[in-house]
Amino acid sequence: MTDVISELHRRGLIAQSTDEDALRAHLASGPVTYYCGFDPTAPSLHVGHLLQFMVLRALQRAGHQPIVLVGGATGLIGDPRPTAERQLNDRGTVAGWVDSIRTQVAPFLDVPAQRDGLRAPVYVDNLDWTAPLTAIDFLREIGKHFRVGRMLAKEAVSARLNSEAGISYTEFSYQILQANDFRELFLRHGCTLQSGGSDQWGNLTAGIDLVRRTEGATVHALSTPLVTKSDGTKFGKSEGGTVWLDPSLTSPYAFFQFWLNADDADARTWLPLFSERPAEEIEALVAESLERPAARAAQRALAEELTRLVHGSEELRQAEAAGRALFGRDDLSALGADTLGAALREAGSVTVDGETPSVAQLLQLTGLVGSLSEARRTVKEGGAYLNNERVTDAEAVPADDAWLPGGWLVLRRGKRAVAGVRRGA
RNA sequence: GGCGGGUUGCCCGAGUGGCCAAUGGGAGCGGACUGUAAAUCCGUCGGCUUAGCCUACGAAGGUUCGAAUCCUUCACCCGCCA
Repeated sequence: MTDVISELHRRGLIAQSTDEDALRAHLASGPVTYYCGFDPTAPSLHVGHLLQFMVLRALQRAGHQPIVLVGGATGLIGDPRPTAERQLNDRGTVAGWVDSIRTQVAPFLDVPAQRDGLRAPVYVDNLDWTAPLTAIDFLREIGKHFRVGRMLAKEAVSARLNSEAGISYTEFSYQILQANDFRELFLRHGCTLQSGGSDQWGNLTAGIDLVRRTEGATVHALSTPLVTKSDGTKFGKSEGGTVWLDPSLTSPYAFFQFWLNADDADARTWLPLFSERPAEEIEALVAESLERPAARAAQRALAEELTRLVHGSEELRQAEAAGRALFGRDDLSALGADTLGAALREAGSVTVDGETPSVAQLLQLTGLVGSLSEARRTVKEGGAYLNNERVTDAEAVPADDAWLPGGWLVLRRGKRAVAGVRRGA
């Protein structure tokens, strides 16, 4: 059996780590308690966060003890972004996000714990130890260990100091809070390893330094690489914006489609990062993708594996079926009310009561377009379809016989954007 | 503190009184080609009750029949000199 570090390397999940030999030895010496933090900056985590769970899961599988930290405190302060100061969110909002993120994490670590007898994750919120901290204690007990020179040298800070935006004292202090988290977890749970994105490296090392200074102990850190796309755009966005893990923000269908639509080159590089299949299977899939790209074996593998992981087998089945139904280009009425209804609910749908609106209005209602003008434009460009037939008149109202079994209309914009319209009571 | 330059649509960037919802490029969107890819080509790209109207060129006033374009004040940014 190979050690976790080798596995993580093989999958390309390690961008940087502290003394690797020491870390290997540490992990080999027995169960290690490790953590990764997630700040509540939005109501849900998104696909970008998945990479962190890949690391957490690999370590858990290797018998180590995970801690998931939700940043109820750090989320109130804001990790400095390279471009500009963050807008502070109010406390109630952040507290709500903490709760939703906390529940969202369950499939990643709790399920393997129950199913495979692995160590169950411990959940913590840094607000628990940060809120009671008084300004005096903070400055005397913690602040004293931080040299401003070193804090200024961190990339996150220096980038901002050199920019127009500058940096507030609030965000400047962020690294101290995160460093203190590591120290608290070391003291409370014996936590000796923190993982995070490569943009977190400065914060990770701040924690290591603080633990060494205050406790005289050596702790470790691992960072994951930034996931990139071959076209240079940001990973984790699709037509509809951010790809969230919360099914109410990004449907399992849209989530599945996000992976399925990945660029060939991207799919091949993402495969080892996001797939937990054995190395040989990954290699085979990559080879398959190179040989017959049209089959999209790599994309399919990612879509299936991750949709199952995030949303479960049943949702995966439905997302797949929906895709097949909606992209089949077959006669839609042959599908049957159940299949059609399930597919459209996955894709997104609206219900209309009374008078049937025009095609243009329906396009807007379903969110397929942003405005009526855009709807008319889309029709003019030949990009609007009703039940797989191109629409030529934006103001036309779907005829009574257009309604498919179950009271559905299938509206499509372009090749990929589909939505259902359901006839109301 | 003094002098000069700038602020235009999602981004970059033209435009110095009417032909400007505003040239061009990028992003986005649609079409063709394909594989629900990429590249390429074509089209489109503020909103609406769409042959018309409304809102828009840092903000607020003003001149004019008419202003992104002229004037005044304010805000911010960038140079040069102190």
